Amino acid sequence: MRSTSRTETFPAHTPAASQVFTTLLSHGPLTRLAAARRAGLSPAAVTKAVRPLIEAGYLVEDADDEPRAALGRPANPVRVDGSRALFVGVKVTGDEIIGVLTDLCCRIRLARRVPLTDRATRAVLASVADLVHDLRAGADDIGVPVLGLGVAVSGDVDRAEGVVRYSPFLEWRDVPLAELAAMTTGLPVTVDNDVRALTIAEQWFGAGVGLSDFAVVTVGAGIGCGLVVHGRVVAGAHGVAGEIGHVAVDPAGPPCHCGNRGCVEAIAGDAAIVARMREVTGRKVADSAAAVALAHQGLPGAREVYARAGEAIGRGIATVANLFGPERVIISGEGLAAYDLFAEQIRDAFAAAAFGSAARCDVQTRPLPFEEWARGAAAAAIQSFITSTPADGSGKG
Amino acid sequence: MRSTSRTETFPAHTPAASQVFTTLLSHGPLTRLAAARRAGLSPAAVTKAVRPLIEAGYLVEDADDEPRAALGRPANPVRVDGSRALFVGVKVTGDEIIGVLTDLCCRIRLARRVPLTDRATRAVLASVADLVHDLRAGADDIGVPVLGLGVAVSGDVDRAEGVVRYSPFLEWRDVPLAELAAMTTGLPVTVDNDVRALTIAEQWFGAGVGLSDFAVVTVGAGIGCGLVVHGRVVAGAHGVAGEIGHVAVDPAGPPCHCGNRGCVEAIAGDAAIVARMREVTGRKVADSAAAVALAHQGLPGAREVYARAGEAIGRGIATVANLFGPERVIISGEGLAAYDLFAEQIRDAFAAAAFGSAARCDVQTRPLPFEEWARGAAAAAIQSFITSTPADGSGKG
DNA sequence: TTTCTTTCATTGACAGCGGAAAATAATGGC
DNA sequence: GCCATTATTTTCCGCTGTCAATGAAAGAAA
Repeated sequence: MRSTSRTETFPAHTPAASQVFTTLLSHGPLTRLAAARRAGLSPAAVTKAVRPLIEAGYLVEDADDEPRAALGRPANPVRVDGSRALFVGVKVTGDEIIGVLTDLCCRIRLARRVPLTDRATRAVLASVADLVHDLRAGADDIGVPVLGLGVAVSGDVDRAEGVVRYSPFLEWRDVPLAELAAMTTGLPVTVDNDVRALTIAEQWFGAGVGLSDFAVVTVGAGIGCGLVVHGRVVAGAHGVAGEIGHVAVDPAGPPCHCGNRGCVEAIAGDAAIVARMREVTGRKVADSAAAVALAHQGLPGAREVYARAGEAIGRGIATVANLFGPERVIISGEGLAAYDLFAEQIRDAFAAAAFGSAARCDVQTRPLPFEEWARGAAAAAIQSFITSTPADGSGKG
Repeated sequence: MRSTSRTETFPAHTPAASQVFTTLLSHGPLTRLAAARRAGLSPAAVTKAVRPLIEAGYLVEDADDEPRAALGRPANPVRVDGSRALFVGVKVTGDEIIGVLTDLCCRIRLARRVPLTDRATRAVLASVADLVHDLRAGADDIGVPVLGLGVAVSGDVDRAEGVVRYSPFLEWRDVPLAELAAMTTGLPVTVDNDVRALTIAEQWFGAGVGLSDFAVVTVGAGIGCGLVVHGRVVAGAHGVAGEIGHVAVDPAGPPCHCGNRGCVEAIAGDAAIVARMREVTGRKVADSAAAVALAHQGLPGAREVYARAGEAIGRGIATVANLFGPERVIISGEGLAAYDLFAEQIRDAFAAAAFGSAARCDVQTRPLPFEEWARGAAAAAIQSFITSTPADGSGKG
């Protein structure tokens, strides 16, 4: 079922070419001169790197829009042609699959969600294949190829091998997801941890652009953290890193499913908040939306639940800042729906617990839609594509 | 006072040469072939890289010791000639200056300590200059040049600029220490944070050899942490990282001078242990040695003080492991004198608080002598030396 | 209109790095 | 002495990115 002819590979084989391309991806249209300065190369190198990429259609010279103010030969900005290629990103959660179709600039063209009823590998693969098929069909961009599929899964994922080592939510162990999904979809597949994928998207297209050290903290069902150090996403020696959710901020706190007490997640995770809200208010609380509603109603004690969650998150972030000294921390995730309820506590707890210069770290919030997770998966796929070597991508064999 | 003629520079101008040299530094004598494999280069590249380094005397071919067992042309191992150059490393604490003279392999040749009575910049500089002079005079290696001085200071240090931004123990702010010390000693000076310097030494010569992700945790007056991620020491966006000492492990714990409660340092730092020991036993406790003695005597409650400290350290290490996923954590520092008193608690608390794969992290202890800190400073100086470019080291000008 | 100035982009020569493969070296076994 | 075997060196060679010079496209000045 190899409908997509042979696999297309990216014609950037030198470090300079890759660097120029990623610079243009992140920093929008740029003249060759400006790109050279940003990438630390000579203008000549940029000219040479850009040519084959323009010929292959990945870059285009911008039509000269604005009347230039400056003297001299008008600049000729170059940008990535988003419409040159499409990618599919899929995020698999325990009860839902979210998929997006993005262009090469990782702009979302289409988004779809389907519920997940069966977590067996086979069933998930079938759902993913359907979703991918839908998204590809839904794109009316005739002639624009879909060049890759990214799949984001929470848990312990070995991206290089394309294997999900362990995913608690899906109850998977050692599933060679990349290989399986490649067979069912016919696309090159990249599998990565969900938070890491989101971090890649932030690094290239979001609030992490241009930073070599930053962290992404996600607040929702779990509390996750993606780290970028020395300009690279941290994967950890054993494939796991950023487990901020199980940083203990209060040894006297509630027990966590990990066996400890007072983990950030056991205080500020969705389930913890809902449970605590039930306890405090004595009412039925169906889900976190209900919990937010109760707090907004001003029910006695309800706001305190969020205050406590905010404090836990703020302490967790301070811990990250103390250890890494990131330039910025980006807070995101579905849990941000309640942001107004704990923003103050996050900031206060962070300021109190951040030591010395760590407090100079810029803490931002980005209320990213849930599709952003899937977009992260697409970003991982884009990354795989543009770093693919002709050797490893060869369809012949 | 430029007695040391013109500054010597290191003749490794290509990435391959640097890589070969550091490989040989860390991995002892190696045949060219073995070095090539380890450094990921071709044998030809190693031959080419090695030649100028042998000519300049930094590398030597080992005399063939052991009778080779194998067939074929005998291997010709190459190693760094430690006696080619000397370096001085100095660690400045609040009340003492520790200095060592090391060779190019960072082996300690001489060590000296002098008390520090006056923390004013001028006085410290004078003491450092005296100490350096002593060490240079004490070396009977006539003709072996001293090629650099490393100074390690706790606190916020900008190594690139050679400036101590803020050192609480010395009460310094924005002291251009590298420049000042270079003037008084006539040597090229590298200034770095003390824990980072120690981490460099471990990375090249200690338990971090060959690892791309590990952490060094020091236990003593303060609790510090040096991190290596992606093979590089983490400095943090604002020059501060690894502040494990102020990770809060117990919000109900004792107040810390940083303004929080239950910081690792407020429970397991020397001062905290001594204070708590006084409180618990009701006796006079002069210093941490006395506290250790009391615990060894089995005084009621004394061991619990250490147990609590061990638990705090173990939790702190687990936090580091959860966030980074290092391959190994190396515990060191003067506080290890009491290691038998809290080893068990460290391991237990780590195992309990490390989440998932983070628990696979190897936790080692290295009872490093106090001179090891100064040796770290020397390692930083060696690093500066071998990465020095002819452009920046030019004496002409 | 022509020429100059300014700035961006391109070109071609070039130095140098590191790799591949062949040649050379050094040893033990026969 | 010759061969097999392994280590090292040599000899190209491709390739990358820089340098310095040149070209191109405007507005400004004459």
